[in-house]
Amino acid sequence: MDINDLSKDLAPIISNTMADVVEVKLREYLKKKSFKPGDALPKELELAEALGVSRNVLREALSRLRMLGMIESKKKRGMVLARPDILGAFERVLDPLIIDKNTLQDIFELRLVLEMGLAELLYINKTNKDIAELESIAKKEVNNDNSFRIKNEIAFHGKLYEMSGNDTLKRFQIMLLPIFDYVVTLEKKPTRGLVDHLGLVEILKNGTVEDFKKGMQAHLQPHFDRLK
Amino acid sequence: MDINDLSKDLAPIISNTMADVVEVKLREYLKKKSFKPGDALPKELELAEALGVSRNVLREALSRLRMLGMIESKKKRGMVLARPDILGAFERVLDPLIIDKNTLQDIFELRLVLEMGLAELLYINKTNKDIAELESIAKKEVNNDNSFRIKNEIAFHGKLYEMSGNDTLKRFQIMLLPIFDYVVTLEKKPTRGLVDHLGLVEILKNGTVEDFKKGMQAHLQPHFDRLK
DNA sequence: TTTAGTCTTTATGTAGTACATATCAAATGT
DNA sequence: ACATTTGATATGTACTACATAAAGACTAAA
Repeated sequence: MDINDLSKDLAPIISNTMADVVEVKLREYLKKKSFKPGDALPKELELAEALGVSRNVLREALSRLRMLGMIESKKKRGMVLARPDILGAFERVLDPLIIDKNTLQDIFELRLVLEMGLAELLYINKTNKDIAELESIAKKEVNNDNSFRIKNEIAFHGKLYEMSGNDTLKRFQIMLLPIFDYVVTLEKKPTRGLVDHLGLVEILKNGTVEDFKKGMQAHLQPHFDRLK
Repeated sequence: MDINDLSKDLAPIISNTMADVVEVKLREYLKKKSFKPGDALPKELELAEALGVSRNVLREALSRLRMLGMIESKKKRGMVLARPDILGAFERVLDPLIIDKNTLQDIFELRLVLEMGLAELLYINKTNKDIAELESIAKKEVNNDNSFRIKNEIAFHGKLYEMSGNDTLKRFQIMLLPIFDYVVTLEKKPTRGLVDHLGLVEILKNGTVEDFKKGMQAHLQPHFDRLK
């Protein structure tokens, strides 16, 4: 058993700081008291005293919750519980350069999975106006330089997510773009599936959900091939 | 024009605190200097002085990055850049009770999309051992009380994600469970698709990817019906 | 009575000091 | 050469002081 196996079994002891503990306690507190957005929280000094920590430590924990959008605070009004932006936190750590290779690959696959599964939502929500826009994007991309082609590629797939009518999904996709981009550029050879964008538009116009799934599968095939 | 229109046009002024600014600046700094995991950061006092803020403010910002796992710090060694847990941040704000209805719905749909798109990965990575385990899960669920049925439902779909061979995806799914659960229980009537779990297992054994996609679609159909 | 303006109070935001604690590194002793 | 002690140092925690903004009360003018 080499050192690597060992370090997997024996996770390093992470000395929890007070701020870590307080953060958890606060979250538990909010949950237990079933606070709703808009509800006022006790004052900093009260919380600090109740928890038996300095206002300093408490504020470090509060700062974390504030970053996540869980609480908002104004000068005299005090603090109130807010609706966190669930993707905001995610966004902050999504830098291809500091994510390890395995996770990058996982996220790449995640996006492929999303694209493949999008069909149902798409067929539920698509409108003729959407399809027209999508078509105009697809038509622009023929015979252009590479950097423009990539922009257009993003625009096309982005439009697809937008057509799903799911804002969270759309934002999620935008956040994942840098990762996707990074992984794709890692593997030099420009991949081209058997079905291109115009083909997909055509299916959206006249084909069934099943047709579209097959089309998308063919479109992404080169990526899947690489996974095997 | 009533008050509501007004509040849409005029977003409330959010007074950025120093900690907010410093957080951004630190993130930019790490990016610009292209720090890699393991690299040491300057001392707190140096950073505070360079940024022109008190150590207090700086530590609030650092506390945020520490929460996200971007940095780690030990007593005398100083701080080092670390690999953030990309899902850790997400996990912290994923509470069905504080997420607004629209976003809940979005996430519910997101999970449906994932399940639908899973087929390709599944067929790339599935093993006979996996399928056997999946089958044993599916077989357990006949003739049991409701709470057990739900646990088994989770186990089955969880196993599917596990079979994708994508750890991030698997973790992501586990995190999304409470949301999915919450939305499903909101809509009382127990949904039953035309294809049950044993049916899906059967397809995995002998059917094609296409068959499985159709099967999963039929399995989830009740959920999709509700979206329309 | 209503409106405008001022003052007081108060909770958060920021700064600074002091000390505790853990740990590295050098000095010391065996 | 090895074990022990000691000092230096960076983070962790506590406390104090003041700045700032905003709510609420109070006052004066229309």
